[in-house]
Amino acid sequence: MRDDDTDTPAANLAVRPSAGQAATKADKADKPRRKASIRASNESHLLACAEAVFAERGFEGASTALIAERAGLPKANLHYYFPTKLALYWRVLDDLFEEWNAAADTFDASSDPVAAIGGYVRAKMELSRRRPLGSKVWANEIISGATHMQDILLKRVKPWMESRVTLIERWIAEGLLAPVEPKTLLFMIWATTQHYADFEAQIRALAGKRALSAASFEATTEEVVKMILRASGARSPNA
Amino acid sequence: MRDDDTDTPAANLAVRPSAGQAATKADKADKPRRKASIRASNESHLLACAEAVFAERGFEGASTALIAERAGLPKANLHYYFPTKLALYWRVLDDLFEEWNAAADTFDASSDPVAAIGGYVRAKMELSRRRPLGSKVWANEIISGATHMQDILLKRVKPWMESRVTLIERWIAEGLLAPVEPKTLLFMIWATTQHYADFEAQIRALAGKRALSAASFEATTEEVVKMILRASGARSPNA
DNA sequence: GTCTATAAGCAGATAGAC
DNA sequence: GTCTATCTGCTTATAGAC
Repeated sequence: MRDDDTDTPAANLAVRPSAGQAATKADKADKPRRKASIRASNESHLLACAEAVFAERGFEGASTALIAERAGLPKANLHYYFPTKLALYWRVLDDLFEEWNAAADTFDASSDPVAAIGGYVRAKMELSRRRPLGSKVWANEIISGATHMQDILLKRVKPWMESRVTLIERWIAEGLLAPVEPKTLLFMIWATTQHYADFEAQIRALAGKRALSAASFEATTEEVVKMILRASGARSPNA
Repeated sequence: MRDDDTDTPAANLAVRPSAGQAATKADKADKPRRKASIRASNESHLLACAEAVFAERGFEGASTALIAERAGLPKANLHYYFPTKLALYWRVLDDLFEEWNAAADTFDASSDPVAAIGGYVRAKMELSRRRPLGSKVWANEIISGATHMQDILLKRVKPWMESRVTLIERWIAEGLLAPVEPKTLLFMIWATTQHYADFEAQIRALAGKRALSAASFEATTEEVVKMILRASGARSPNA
């Protein structure tokens, strides 16, 4: 079995489900179905490990050797599944955008800004809690100039933002929101919620490990929701 | 004044005043004074270029070769002034903390939370505008696990934060602030203001270049101040 | 599909002439 | 103080046996 091989520096060894190591002479007789599932399993495992390494070291700082080592695979296998480091990185970014997009849907065109904004803030906080590494990869990419995300930003994020700007302006006109600059409000929501993922290490150092525990995180989420709603001056239409 | 410094993170290239190449045989006859100023000039120029490269590529992704090239110096000279890449990085982080610290002072123990919080938000926004590369280096360092900043965070930032938490709690007790979680408020201020430096590339892509122009930035600053003050429920004691 | 071995080049850092 | 040349080891990526 590969996990027992002497050639994998064992330090942060990844205990994978099982697939991949099963390579024996029997493989040639395997059905395509089986092969496809090996591919899917190895790919997603590599993607998860890549996300962690890109989060810790940025694109340039990450090495395919380290990613492969974390995945418990030889480096050559990584290049078998992803031809280049950049191709792997793009797949990670694509995955992240899909999650971002799912959270974005919660900011719906409801007539109640309290529900829409509150729901969106909760979804973004939950995403920060559930996938902090992904948030860090995104942050790293933007900090480095967003070279590989121009397409996503311009074709996917920008249209979404513009539709929400219109929505926010309507709420303001209806007196359901204070006269805020819509983009400033959106940036504040992004910045504040993503801070709990991206600046995890700082929060841990300053506020202690407890600050990021499940119960505490939930309380913080409600606190953030309250503060954002107050900042935006949102009120429910029937209140 | 800081604003007039020539060595502020001067984007890319590297047209230095002159020092460095001026090395001729006359050097040996130069006074110590002259040598010291060459050292100071080269050091600060290298620090500025290092800040830019660390911001763009993170610590691991940055190369001393690129930093030296930006500075217009051979790589060996960089190692003459800074023995290791890590030593150079530490100097950059130290410099950044000093700036952070200066801005932190504006959050004074005034009896008026509107003035104290508003002033602090403005100082942080101004820092994001004036030194975005520095903010990016800080962000990168934290995202990567804050390995090299534990000391600064624990010995300098944490005591500051705790004193402000006490202050905020006093304002709340005096009814000058809504009953907010003090740390959540501080994190929101940091996240929102630093977003304008760290996520510059995203803002540029989504809101256009104009969004970061001087006039627009000033308007955004006041918008952010208003929103933070509303989020915290601050009111002046004599109002 | 897996993995060893290796190519070709770039990294951090240093030696030593000037 | 400056700079060319170089050491050592790590980088991405590939070749080719199994």
